[in-house]
Amino acid sequence: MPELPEVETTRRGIEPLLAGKVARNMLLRCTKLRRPIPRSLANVIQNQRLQAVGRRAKYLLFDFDRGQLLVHLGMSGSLRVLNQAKPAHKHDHWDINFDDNKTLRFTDPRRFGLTLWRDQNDDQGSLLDHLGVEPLTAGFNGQYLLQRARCRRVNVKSFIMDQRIVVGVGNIYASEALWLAGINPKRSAGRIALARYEKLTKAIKKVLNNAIEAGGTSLRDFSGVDGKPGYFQLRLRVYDREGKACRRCAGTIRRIVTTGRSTYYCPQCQH
DNA sequence: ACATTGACCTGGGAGC
DNA sequence: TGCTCCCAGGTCAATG
Repeated sequence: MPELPEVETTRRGIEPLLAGKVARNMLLRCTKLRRPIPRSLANVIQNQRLQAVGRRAKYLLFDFDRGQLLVHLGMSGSLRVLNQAKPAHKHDHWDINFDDNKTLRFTDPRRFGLTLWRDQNDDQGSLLDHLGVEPLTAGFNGQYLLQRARCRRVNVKSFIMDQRIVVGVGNIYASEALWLAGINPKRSAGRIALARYEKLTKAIKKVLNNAIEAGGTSLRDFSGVDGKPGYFQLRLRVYDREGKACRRCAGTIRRIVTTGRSTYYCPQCQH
């Protein structure tokens, strides 16, 4: 579910509520995520202060006194801040209870998410090591994409969803950005010129920034930390609009499958 | 090195 | 109502 805007929305929701508070205890209801959560995590985290909440790619990084909790929301994960008395539901896999009666609760029906602890003894940073550039930084520009795309025959949509190239762009925002840039998602990455890559990087930044501003996209599972949905789904131009009119030309939006994922585009104005 | 495919899970909606 | 099938916002390992 969550791409960069949803993860960033989550981060911005949590930080002001919980930064500076002390984790009093952790309740693990289900440890079977993409990797098993060690039962010892509950003891490790006890009485540590949460100093800051960061983000790298689609990972949330919770900085505690003696290490970092790394959380990935997978396809269907979400985090909420609640009062501790709130009863848990079926897919609420863990709670971290803080001072002031506040709980950080992780929910993930499909269990593709990830929760792991890193510190000096146990650095699982390799997960983050191979990640590409952050899309909302100056280093992400037309030159960068052009250089990384040299000789690449993969279609440009898969290319911009490749987290080793640029992070945070998932299936929804890839289609949206390619539409904005007027680029056909089936085009080979290596056959796009600099000017169009400049347009594409600007389109990606614009789509992601607009989605963050709207609190993310809520099609099914996603909601913000307060449980309220984002509203960027109202501003989607192509995603999930098969058969509908293009918002820019007289064309009709098509759905195709590229590298196993649904892809939406307008054949008339994307080349 | 690169491109493609399937596996991991559960739930919701469409169609019969 | 209930069954089957297909689909879903992500990653990772295995295959040519």
